[in-house]
Amino acid sequence: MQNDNTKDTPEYKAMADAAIGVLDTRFLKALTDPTRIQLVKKLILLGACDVTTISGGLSQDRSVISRHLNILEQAGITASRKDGRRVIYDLDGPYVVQKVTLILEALRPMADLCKPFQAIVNKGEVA
Amino acid sequence: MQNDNTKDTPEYKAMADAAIGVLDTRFLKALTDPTRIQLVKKLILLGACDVTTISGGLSQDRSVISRHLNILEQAGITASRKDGRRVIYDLDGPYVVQKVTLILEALRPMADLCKPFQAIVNKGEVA
DNA sequence: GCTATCTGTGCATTTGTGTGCACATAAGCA
DNA sequence: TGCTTATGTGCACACAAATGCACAGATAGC
Repeated sequence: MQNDNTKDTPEYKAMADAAIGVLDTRFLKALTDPTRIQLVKKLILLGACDVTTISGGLSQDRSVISRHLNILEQAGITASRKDGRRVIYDLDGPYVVQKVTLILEALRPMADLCKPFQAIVNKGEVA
Repeated sequence: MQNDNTKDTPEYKAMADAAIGVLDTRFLKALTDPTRIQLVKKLILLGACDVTTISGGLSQDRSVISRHLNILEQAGITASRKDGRRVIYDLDGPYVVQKVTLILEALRPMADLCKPFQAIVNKGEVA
């Protein structure tokens, strides 16, 4: 055993639960594929756009791009609208920023409370 | 074509490049596995700890936990020290928070500039 | 020296993910 | 009614990732 249970407090338990709760696997996984990141970049530059246009210049097949856009949509990163026979995709910037903001807020206490290999010198004691 | 190239400005290009540059695949991938997330939670609650103790209660083999800890370390999320025959792992909270902060700062402009399916009503024009 | 403990790695297996092709569906157009 | 275009899906395949077992290297203690 390396620890002295000094971290067995409501403060750390709350931080742990918050971290677990905010680490949305579906959202994070959507951002781990290089092709999907390229799609995010393209949507920033192009704005709302149909699948064929988004696929332009990319090496992957159009069906592959369609699947990636679906994954991004299920993660909340993109939204889609039907326009005739086309389907227009667009970034949901506010949602993305909100999501990352929530992650940061949940993890922020770690900056002070989870310094690596640092003895706990609080609780009114002076090292 | 759905767009009118109104977004072909240095502002959007900079945001696109910033988004691509900050989306560290190795860092994000490390946080997409349920087992690794559990390890983060355990390290929050236990503090600096050796591999065997961290593996306690988890269904996976010790060797699997060892590999996951290595992945977390390569992503900068954990750090390790050798203590005799044990290897102590601990969270690098400041690095994690800094990383997420950089991501948020890079993506924050999207909240205003990438609202889904919203016509651009800036540039001094009034809708 | 020997033995026990801790850790990481090689190997094989299983599962998950990305990809491309062919095809079905839907919508516009002549 | 055909014909074309746009999109998504079923299927098979390739590759990466997670897992467990067995074992080797390192270290502590006898």
